[in-house]
Amino acid sequence: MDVVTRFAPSPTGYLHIGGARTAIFNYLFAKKHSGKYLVRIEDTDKKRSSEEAIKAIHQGLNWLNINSKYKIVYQSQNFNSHIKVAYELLEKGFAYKCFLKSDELEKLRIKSRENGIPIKSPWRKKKEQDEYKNKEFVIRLKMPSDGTTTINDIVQGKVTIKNEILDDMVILRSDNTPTYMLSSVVDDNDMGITHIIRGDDHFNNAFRQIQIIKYLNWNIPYYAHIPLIHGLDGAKLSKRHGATSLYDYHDLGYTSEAMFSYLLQLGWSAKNDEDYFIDRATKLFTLEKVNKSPAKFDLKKLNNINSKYLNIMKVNDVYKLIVERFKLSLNKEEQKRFKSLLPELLKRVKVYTDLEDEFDWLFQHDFFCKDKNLQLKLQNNKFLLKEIGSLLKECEWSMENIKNCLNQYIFENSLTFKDIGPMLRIALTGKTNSPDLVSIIYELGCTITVNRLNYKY
RNA sequence: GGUCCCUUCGUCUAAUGGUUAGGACUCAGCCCUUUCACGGCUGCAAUAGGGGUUCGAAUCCCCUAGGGAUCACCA
Repeated sequence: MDVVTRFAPSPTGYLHIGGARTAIFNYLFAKKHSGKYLVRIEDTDKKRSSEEAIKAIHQGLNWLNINSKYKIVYQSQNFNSHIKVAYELLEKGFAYKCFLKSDELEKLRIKSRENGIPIKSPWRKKKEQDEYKNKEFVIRLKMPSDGTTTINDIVQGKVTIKNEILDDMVILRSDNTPTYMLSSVVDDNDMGITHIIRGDDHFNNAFRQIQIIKYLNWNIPYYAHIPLIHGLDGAKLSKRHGATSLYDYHDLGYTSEAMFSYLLQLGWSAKNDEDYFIDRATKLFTLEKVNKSPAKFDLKKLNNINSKYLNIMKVNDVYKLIVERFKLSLNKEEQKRFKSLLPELLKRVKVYTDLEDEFDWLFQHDFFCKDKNLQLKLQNNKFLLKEIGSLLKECEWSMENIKNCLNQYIFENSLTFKDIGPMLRIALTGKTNSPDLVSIIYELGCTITVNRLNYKY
């Protein structure tokens, strides 16, 4: 079978983390089976849909590199075919016009809640009366009232429900627009979707939507309802757990690869950590290995994965990311300095935006330490710094020679590296910790180094 | 409340009736070391509770508890 999957977000806001993971699963599953992965924007509710939201969704998908390479489907453009199906169901007697007014409906809703049974519209049995001919109506699907429906969900397993709990859902609104329940089914059929992979919050819908498919004699797709993502406290993921918008993580300095990898291992398990790498995952992914229980979003783990990726990525790629983000314009010398020091710098951060703190000493020409307490230390060691400065001034510039130069000073003055290291570090970087001093001195170059060592505090 | 689903270290998870219940993250300690990191090593830490079935249960069955989803002219 040729696999066709789809990611079908509704454009009512940004692309959130759960949606992104659903997209990843759809993408991976199609890729694994050399099938098609499609994206469909579910904008049946025009009031709640927006252009910005659509843009945000594409932005998120593009960032993760999982946008569809096929034409994006906009559900609202298929309205006519949805409406046609609604009337087809009506004609065949699988649906009926319901003239219930909203207050009448509200009364029924309260009653049905008390009885624990779905709303029964009196219009299911009634014949259309003349007096209602010109009144507003909705079209409801006639759900089977007895028997059971079973779905063999790839993730959730075999689940059976009694048909009596199914309500006669609205498939066409009074303004003649189709509801999601209808549109989704019709589009899935038109698009030839073979596997519906979506959030677990849609599981109940599957039992209702499948009735439409049966009435129309269409092919029933495979279902895979994946569990939702929760916050660390087990509650539904929300703002107070941190960012819920996928793209916020881009802004925070996470890499696309790390995000992909983390989202993937939230619910899907592989044999080795390496299997979560995109390339391997596209070969290994199976829906059968998706867990049934919801996973909790843990920023610490994301941080760990992100720093791993930061350190295995090509230096040039990370470099580009940072330069672009901070709009750095660096000369040749600064570029070389940054790239050389970058691997060491990256070992110290979780997100690449944290590197911003290093820009001052890395690129500022007239850099000096601004911390008052540290300045005091430099003042007390003025002589030492000056001496080392003059030694370095005479040094023929190479890592080897700089090292020898420092060692010579230590030896001649009966010191250890600990006696000069901290001072040099503060003078050169304004901080008490940094990468290896010899590399820093080498990359900063003779002039800058000596200037900083001689700065008058 | 009705219906459905879920429950292995704090977190992500492995273990298709027989394992000292494994790994990763976090945390703690040690080693490496010019600092901070990286890395290496060690450690803390789990089968929600109770009943069955079985020679043997994290695994199969039942009950209880906790959590979640859903119950729209939203998707």
